Amino acid sequence: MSESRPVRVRFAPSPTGDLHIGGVRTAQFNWLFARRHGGKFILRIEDTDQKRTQDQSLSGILDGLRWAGLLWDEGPDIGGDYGPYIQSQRLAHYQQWAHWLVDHGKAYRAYETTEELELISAARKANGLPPGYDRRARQLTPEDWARLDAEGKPYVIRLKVPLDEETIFEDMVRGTIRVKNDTLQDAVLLKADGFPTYHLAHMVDDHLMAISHVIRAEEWIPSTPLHVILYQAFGWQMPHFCHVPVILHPSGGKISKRKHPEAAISYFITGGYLPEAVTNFLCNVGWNYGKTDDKGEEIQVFTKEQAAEIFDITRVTQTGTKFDVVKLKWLNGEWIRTLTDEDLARRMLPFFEAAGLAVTLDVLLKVAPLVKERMKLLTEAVEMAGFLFREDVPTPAPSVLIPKGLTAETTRAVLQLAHDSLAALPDFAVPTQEAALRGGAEQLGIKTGQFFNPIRAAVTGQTVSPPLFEVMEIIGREKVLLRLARAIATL
RNA sequence: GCCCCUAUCGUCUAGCGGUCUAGGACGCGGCCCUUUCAAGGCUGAAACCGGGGUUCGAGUCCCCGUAGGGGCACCA
Repeated sequence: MSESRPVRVRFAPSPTGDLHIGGVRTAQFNWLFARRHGGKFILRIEDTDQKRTQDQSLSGILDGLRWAGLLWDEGPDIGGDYGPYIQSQRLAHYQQWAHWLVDHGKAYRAYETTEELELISAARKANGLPPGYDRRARQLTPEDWARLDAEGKPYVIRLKVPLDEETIFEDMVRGTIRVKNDTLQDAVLLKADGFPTYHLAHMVDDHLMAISHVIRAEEWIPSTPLHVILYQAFGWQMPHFCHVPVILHPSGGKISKRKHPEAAISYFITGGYLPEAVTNFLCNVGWNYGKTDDKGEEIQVFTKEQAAEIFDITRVTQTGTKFDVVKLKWLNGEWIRTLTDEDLARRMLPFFEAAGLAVTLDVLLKVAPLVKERMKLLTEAVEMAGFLFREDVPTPAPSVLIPKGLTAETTRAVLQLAHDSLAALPDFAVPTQEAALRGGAEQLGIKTGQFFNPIRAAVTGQTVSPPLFEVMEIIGREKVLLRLARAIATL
């Protein structure tokens, strides 16, 4: 960085619902930037919309960020030198500075009601003008204000945009952006209820909290000139701006909580995703790790700590990126395979419990190596190995039991051979089973697959399962023999 | 309607004027391995939006189209 200010960045969500996946990525870019430059990552809550603020939302946002491992250095729960970190507790600041702007001719009072504004906006649209406000209250004199105040009319404070100028700012992701001021709105800074709007509140706080870089989503680009004008009006040092691309739904358009369940972080938490995979994936969407392995292929699996070592905000992509859940699932599978059996067992546990299965960590420890290489989501472990925890499984119909190319008689012979061999074993360990059954196919003159498939179906009740010997060892000899005998009886 | 941003395989991306007959990943096809399903290994198909410039030379720079996205609230 070309300046000496210490790096301080913030993620500033509104507590109006679930933590959005796009928000997680914005938070992550902030986190990566702070880590890369030895700075501070600050969490600030922007709850200046009293109508939309939801009570439980705050804790959900905090939990979501913690789940993702994006821990903050200062924030509402842990405090810091620049608190409070909740905007509704900082109202005096906004009011003070809003009136400062009015006193210095940079902003003005406006008394229109919501209904009047709708009329004005509609009229402008009818005339081919952008919707919005026509700045008419600029004409009001202090005498008018006094009169209207005496009538008890509430007012808002609006920014007086210098109309005949052009506003230019540098974006670290996109370069120079310039806008003619007469296309800008005289945005409301302080609402009639005394609460600030985003435009005023965020930048007063950014200034007071010594934020050095504003890393936020690109939907803020159009209103950034407003913020620049505000910085100039106050005479405050401007932060650097970094606008990162939005995440799009594969069908196009912003991914929205209303229409897409995968917009909320909770979708991934309950869906069997690993936080490591989600943060890893979010790094790959809109940014590129860029390191290659010894085969010359780009490394796809890496931690956010590794990413932080080389993170460069100027190399963030400028294009909106579609959210490819299929690739995320693949990455999740990659991450699952890196886990130890203990770790995997621990992470699978809640999913088995949620399915109503009586499992213990002990048994899951045996299950972990069986499912580790065959699943992409933790939830799949239940589908794949849930039968291990059920007292009994249904005996498949003969059509399922009998493999392609085999008759019922031969299939019965397979099951009988398996039954008798297993019954005679000194113990039921995997190597013992294998020694007894391995030659079965040859003995009967059939293919290996034809030999094992009926056994699998009879024992697990499924045509697809983890490796058979391991599964049978976990189930136990008694149940295995019972299920084999029952299958034989149906043929 | 007006303003802003963007534009490489289906998707995520590398490419920062010549080394591009455009590289990697997911997904897809084939082969191998294999008791099912996976995982793994090898391999194949697959892209520079269009048109003008600039230049000895353009995926890379500029302009115009087009397309996509975002914004235009007393929401953030």
